[in-house]
Amino acid sequence: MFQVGEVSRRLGLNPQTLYFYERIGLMPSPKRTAAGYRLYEPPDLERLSFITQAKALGLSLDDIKDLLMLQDGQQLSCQEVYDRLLKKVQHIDETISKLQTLKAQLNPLLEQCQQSLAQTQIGQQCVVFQQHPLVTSAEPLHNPSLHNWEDLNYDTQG
Amino acid sequence: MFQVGEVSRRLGLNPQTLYFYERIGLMPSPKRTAAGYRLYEPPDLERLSFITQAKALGLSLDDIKDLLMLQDGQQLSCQEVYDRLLKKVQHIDETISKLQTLKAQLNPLLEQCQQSLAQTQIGQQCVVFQQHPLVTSAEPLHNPSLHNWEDLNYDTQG
DNA sequence: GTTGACCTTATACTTAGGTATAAGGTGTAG
DNA sequence: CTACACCTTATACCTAAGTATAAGGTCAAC
Repeated sequence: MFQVGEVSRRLGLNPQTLYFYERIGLMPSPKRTAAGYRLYEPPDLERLSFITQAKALGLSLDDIKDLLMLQDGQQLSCQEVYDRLLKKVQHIDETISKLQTLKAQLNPLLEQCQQSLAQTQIGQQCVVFQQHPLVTSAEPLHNPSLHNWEDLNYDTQG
Repeated sequence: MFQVGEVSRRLGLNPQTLYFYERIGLMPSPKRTAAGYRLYEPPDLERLSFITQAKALGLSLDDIKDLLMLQDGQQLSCQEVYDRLLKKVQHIDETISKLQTLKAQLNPLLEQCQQSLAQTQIGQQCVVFQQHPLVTSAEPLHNPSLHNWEDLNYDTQG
């Protein structure tokens, strides 16, 4: 029987994360002391351990919730885990592909900048963002030929 | 001189996006009609066109704001653009590398699942999430040997 | 009793880039 | 005048996964 602080230290989680998991239904409410303090039992800790492992494998909390619901009713299906991990791997492949496409588009612009730098003095007007003619037509000005960056949820600041 | 609706159609932006860009300081406030309607002039549209192009190249709005501040004072420096695009490409490389590492970790687990499925009936307890022994020690239970998924800001649902 | 560590609940906030909603005002054609 | 399209501002909301903050209550050592 462990209280929140002990559990959070053992699992490397923030106590608030434990409350959060309970709030979103990922964890059932554990027993309580007379004072209202949570008392986690070993199966609770096993469940939390499962959660942290699945997170490390890239499963979302929603995925994990699904799997845990399956487990609650019966033995955890290897097929279900396989399906979700396969989906993750496929999504990794897609993202890599998109990133490579985008990089392939950026590299010529980089080279263009480099050439421009080599030929002119520092401070020269950049050629990458071509100046459009004064807008006199109804033609949309956005450039759809560039890969749509917004397809990637991807932290540019790392 | 164009009003919000016209500008948004020409640039493929939502009118609310125009208000948003002004609110966050990315766009200076354009002129107004006597009724308070915005009137965008060609240099305004050029600025917005620059913004949409830079976004398509993967620059964040903060990056774009920086560049535009440079441009406001003088000619846009090719060096500044090059630096930012290079940083983007480097970040793409890092993310691809991390994704490949994660994939390399997931594949053996997938194979393990596959073997387990081949050898046993559907519904067999999954072996990927090994059952931990009952928690009797102060040893943290999280598994730091797996790649830290949270380093990647990466949409798992696509 | 006091103090400090720990526990509780509820809610706001973080990140980036919007976007929806609400409550108005304006312009023009019929 | 009416109706509808368009404009305005302000604020809430969205995404996922926490995390910070506030305002308490509890426990045990001194």
